[in-house]
Amino acid sequence: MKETKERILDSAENLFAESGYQATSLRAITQKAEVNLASVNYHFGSKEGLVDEVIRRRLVPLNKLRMQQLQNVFDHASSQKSNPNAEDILRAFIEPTITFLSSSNSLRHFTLLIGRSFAEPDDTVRKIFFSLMEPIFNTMMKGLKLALPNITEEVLFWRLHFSLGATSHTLRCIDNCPMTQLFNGKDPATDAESLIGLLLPFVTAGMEAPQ
Amino acid sequence: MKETKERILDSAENLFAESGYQATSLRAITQKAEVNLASVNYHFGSKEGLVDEVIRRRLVPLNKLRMQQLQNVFDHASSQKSNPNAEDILRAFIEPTITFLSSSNSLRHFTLLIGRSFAEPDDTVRKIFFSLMEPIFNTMMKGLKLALPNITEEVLFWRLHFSLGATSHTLRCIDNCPMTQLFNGKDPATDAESLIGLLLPFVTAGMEAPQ
DNA sequence: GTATGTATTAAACGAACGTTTGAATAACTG
DNA sequence: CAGTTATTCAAACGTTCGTTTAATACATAC
Repeated sequence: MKETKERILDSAENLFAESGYQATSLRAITQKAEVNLASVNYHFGSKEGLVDEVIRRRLVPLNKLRMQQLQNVFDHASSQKSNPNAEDILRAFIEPTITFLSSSNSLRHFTLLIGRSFAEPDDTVRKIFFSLMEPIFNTMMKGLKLALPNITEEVLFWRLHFSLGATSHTLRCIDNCPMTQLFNGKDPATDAESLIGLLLPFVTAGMEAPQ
Repeated sequence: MKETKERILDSAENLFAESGYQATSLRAITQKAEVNLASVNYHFGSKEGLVDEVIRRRLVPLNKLRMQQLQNVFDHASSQKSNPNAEDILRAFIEPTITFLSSSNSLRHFTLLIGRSFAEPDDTVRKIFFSLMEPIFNTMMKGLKLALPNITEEVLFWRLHFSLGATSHTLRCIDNCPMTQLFNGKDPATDAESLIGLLLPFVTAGMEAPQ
């Protein structure tokens, strides 16, 4: 039997991913986790404290991976006295996400959750999420400016914005995509390699489009 | 003094766009509209009936515009005995949205709302929204297959998916973008023409990327 | 064993929610 | 004008929510 705290985190991750932060009640979370209702406030202080730790538990290590991969791109470029590549910058963001996604069922839930976090109406979730993402975005912008010096910073900013939109939308829809039901009969592949192979060329081409 | 029904629809559109469907209470809506709480259930039956009409009131005419513009693209192509253009297909979707957005402050709220609808956790909103969008998506797929015959249908499907993700993300973030606060000092343009000029080249390049 | 701090539990709290009710008022019809 | 329908209103309904409380169980240390 897992520890209570961990059981709550797993259950909350699962349900937040499925229905969002606001619509998921602590009663549903504790019932699924088979723990007492009051244990959430005992261990996490509040619902807000819970979602904070749900996000942090996965996003901190994931962002460490992304930052390392970004640093690798910078190092490799400077070792060759050249500029980084836009595709490599974007891959450093997307690849860890998608491999994270496919590494276990539990992380699959979290991937859904961070897809949601981009669009979460609630300030609580958005603030936690973006405070953790800010260093990544800034580093990506730094790399993109080097990779595409002919494109103004403002345009690069928007294209990064579009890329994040496409990525988060994809993550959010992985398990329950209203789109896929439209093209009936078709069941597009959603495994990790396929997704990278589809998404990365798309955002790279968009990023590198002539201005 | 506007009619009660219209006052409720405007207020609901405004608040749903701001905080999402679930987090917005009927009490907040009726208070802002300066009408009695019970009038929502009287005029719309339920909260679900209200959001249904909020979405329909704007999305039906907007989708009529989009469908007309798509039809123009098809007609113009067949009159020249050629295939439609990927950029024109995408523009037929994005352009009416953005001009809708900038035509009035009230429609600006709705644009935020449809940006939200793509990612709404609640089934109610998603079902209403996607049932109205389905014909548009199908027609776009038809056009994209003609425009880019060398790209498989599955890849086109995903690229359209990515494009919708980028577009909805952009709409959702127009007024309250956590990203723009990251790049401090910078205040990227958000007027209609600029947005089309930025978004359309991005998704077109992504759509046309070699497979 | 007793004491001490940690963890769990059932029960209740006040607040907010969507909805319903029944009477009062307004608007329209013959 | 009276008669009828449509609309508004204050109040209350039953539920669910996040949180708190106070009692209990359990561990470890002296």
